[in-house]
Amino acid sequence: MGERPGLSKGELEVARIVWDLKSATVRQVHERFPAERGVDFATVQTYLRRLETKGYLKGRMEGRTRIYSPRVQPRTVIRETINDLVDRLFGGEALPLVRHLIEDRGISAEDLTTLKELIDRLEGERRND
Amino acid sequence: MGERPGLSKGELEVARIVWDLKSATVRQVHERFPAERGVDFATVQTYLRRLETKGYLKGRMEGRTRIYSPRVQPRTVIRETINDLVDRLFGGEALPLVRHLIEDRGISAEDLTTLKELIDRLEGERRND
DNA sequence: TTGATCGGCGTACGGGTGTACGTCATTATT
DNA sequence: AATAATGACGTACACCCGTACGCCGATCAA
Repeated sequence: MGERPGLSKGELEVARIVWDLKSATVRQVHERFPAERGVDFATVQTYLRRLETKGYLKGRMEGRTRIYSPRVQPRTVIRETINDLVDRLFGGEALPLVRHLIEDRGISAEDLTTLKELIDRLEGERRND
Repeated sequence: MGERPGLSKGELEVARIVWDLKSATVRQVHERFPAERGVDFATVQTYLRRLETKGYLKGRMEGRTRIYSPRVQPRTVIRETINDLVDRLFGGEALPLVRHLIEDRGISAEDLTTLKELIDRLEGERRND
């Protein structure tokens, strides 16, 4: 399907904000942007424009304001991004990455519990195949 | 500490090969490169040169062949890369990424078992803090 | 009404990135 | 000896990316 051009890190970040908001103007995205980074309004505008050009967002005019919304499912983009990362950084194996995340990142006790439940559920599902 | 310039995806991929081999020539890296991508020897050479310039690899001459080896620990680079990804794509939360990996990627039954052990061990360690 | 603000749109520009060619010297092959 | 392969190194070049300025028209505030 859609062989869109890939997204850069910055573009990805902007896209995520739009996904979160479901639909957003330049200003809204700009406001949600990590303030300490002090990025210009016009910069965000350029990001959004490019995301539309690349086919990841669609934009429509409402009055004299442009509203951007997702054209590609976040899940899809995330999957592609992670796949790429896993391929390049771990030769295609997901487990090392999971291991790294669990060991090296702050995963809270509750999260660990959640995780175990998740795994149990998955194992259950598989037994029923 | 070392505020090295960041690595691109391609550079990361090449670096990983060197980490795996511990130490490698251009040709060795080129051979390990996913063949279907058909990338040129000279391209790999450029990658390695840049990785050295950026401070991620060190190179020494052995005879008339250059040998590259890591100058920065893989673990460090991986951590930085993942942190960046998690920040931009999941607003800094690691769990959603783990969830995605477990649900959306092929994780085998054995892997799931391994994972559970890992979690149990971690929980054990934490109780003893 | 007139200045300030908002927002779209076109444009820019330096540095990064992917990809590679060409040159020159050193081996290896025939 | 003549030729092919190897490898370092310099150079190139188009496209991408981060970052933004400037102009213009619409709208808001005084």
